[in-house]
Amino acid sequence: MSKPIQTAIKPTREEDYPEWYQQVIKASDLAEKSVVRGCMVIKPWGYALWENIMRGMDAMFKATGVKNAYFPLFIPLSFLEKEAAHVEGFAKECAVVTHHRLEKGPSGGLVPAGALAEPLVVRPTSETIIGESFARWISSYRDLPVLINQWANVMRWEMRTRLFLRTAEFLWQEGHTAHETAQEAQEETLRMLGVYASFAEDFLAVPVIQGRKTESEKFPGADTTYAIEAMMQDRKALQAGTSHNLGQNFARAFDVKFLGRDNQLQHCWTTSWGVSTRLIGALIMAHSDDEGLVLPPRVAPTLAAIVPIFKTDEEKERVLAYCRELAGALCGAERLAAAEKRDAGRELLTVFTDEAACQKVVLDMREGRAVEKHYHWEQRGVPFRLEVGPRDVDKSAFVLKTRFDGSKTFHEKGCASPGWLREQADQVQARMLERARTFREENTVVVESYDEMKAALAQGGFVRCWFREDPEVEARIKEETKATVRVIPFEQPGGTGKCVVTSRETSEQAIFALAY
RNA sequence: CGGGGCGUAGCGCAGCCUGGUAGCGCGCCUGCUUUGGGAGCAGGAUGUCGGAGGUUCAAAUCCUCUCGCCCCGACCA
Repeated sequence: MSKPIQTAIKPTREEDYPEWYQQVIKASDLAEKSVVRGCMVIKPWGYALWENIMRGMDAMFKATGVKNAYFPLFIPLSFLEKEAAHVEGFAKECAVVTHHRLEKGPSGGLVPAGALAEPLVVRPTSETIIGESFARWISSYRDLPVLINQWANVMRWEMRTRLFLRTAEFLWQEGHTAHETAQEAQEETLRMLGVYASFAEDFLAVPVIQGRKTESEKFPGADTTYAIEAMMQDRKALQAGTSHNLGQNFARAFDVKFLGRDNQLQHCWTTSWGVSTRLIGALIMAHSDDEGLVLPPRVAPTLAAIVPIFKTDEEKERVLAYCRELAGALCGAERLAAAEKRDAGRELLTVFTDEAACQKVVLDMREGRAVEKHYHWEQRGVPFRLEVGPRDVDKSAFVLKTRFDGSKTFHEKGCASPGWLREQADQVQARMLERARTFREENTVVVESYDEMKAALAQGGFVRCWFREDPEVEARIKEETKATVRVIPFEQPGGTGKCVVTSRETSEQAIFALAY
């Protein structure tokens, strides 16, 4: 009598991880591939998630004194040429605008006309155009620091793309700051890396390792790049955010100078830091399962879905009335009243639990079988489902299904309250982080030799070892194992050891892994 | 940018070799039965066969050109 095991997502993670990833995105309705090569359409559910990420992170930026601004999409070609390493890094993936008009061509179609005197590059990142502004804004140490962030789209003409992880156009934020001293710039670089780490862990429930990138992995034009690195369920690494100490490189290229306290004209010290919609990819791959998306409560656009179950009209009336009461208990009577007014006649009743965080409880009154609705919300990763049938109404109870662990618990209706819901959410949030952290720890090994390292990398996961930084050695390791140094963690055991590849003395351990 | 593949209904595909009424599955629509974990029956709608040219009485099918996409390699938040 046992039913064949059927998962919502086919193939499963086990069977074909990359394909599973695509299918989760499709099933959860987050995004789809656009007709435009390499670009994606972020659908309302996916965008709501991004909005929650923006909201949470933006507040954290502002708490450190950063202000938002906006710079042009187009960058004069000559700007990009000013910093040698920067050009080198981005030249191969730039979209270039050369014309400003369309005319009817000989065959009836439209052809570009009106060639620009200087081509414009669609920003792959904005250090250059912001550098130009900073040069005009800053003249004295009294103008410093300048702490700017912009939420924007950028374009990098990628060869191979994957939704959220690597698309030609993507959404991100880029922070750009200018400082009086090297030390302040360094502090800022690390402060923002810390913000990213907190956000990843507190909001996304994705544990990350903070550390420094090697020379060969750093941002084109930076002195030093720092990153937060996360482990996905296939045990590959994903760089989830970066923060760069740009030294005086861009200040020199764009002549960003200030008159110092010593009355000497000198170049600023600048930083830049960013996270992108890739965070959504991290979220998906860190938590989701073979039934679909799993969202951490803190960023889930809908916190809970109430699914009524009934057969007869009489039952329907009783159950729906009961569900409304439940929604009112969870969200508050005023909010329920506001929702009833706004959504009158609609099949979904959306009640806010927290307008500021844009979180909602949904009562799903659509026609159709209850099971279909369960799957609907399950695939979309909604953290909680409250299932209510006639039997629950009779007992004045409800069934709570928790998305992340699939658990099913019974509750008295009387316990439903805003505080109770928040409590449930906080618990799940904490347990999701804990589960992800445990997974990462279980898949991290410390190795003592290159042979051990190769064996460990073949198994997957993070490999930690003494490593003396050397681009040639890194290239060789990549050649032989496909793995790269993900990060040189801030957390070090102390003391020294012998590099696993070269046996040279070193004070640093590195983390190697296959990466996205 | 090198090597391979694919364009036929919203999605996934068959048909092409050997030219002759445009097909299947899923989804969608309508109705009834269902409804506490992936429903059943009945009926229905949907196509410039990627585009252009050619061969032919006749082209999804053969020929030429073209466009787009996907996969595999070097680079990447």
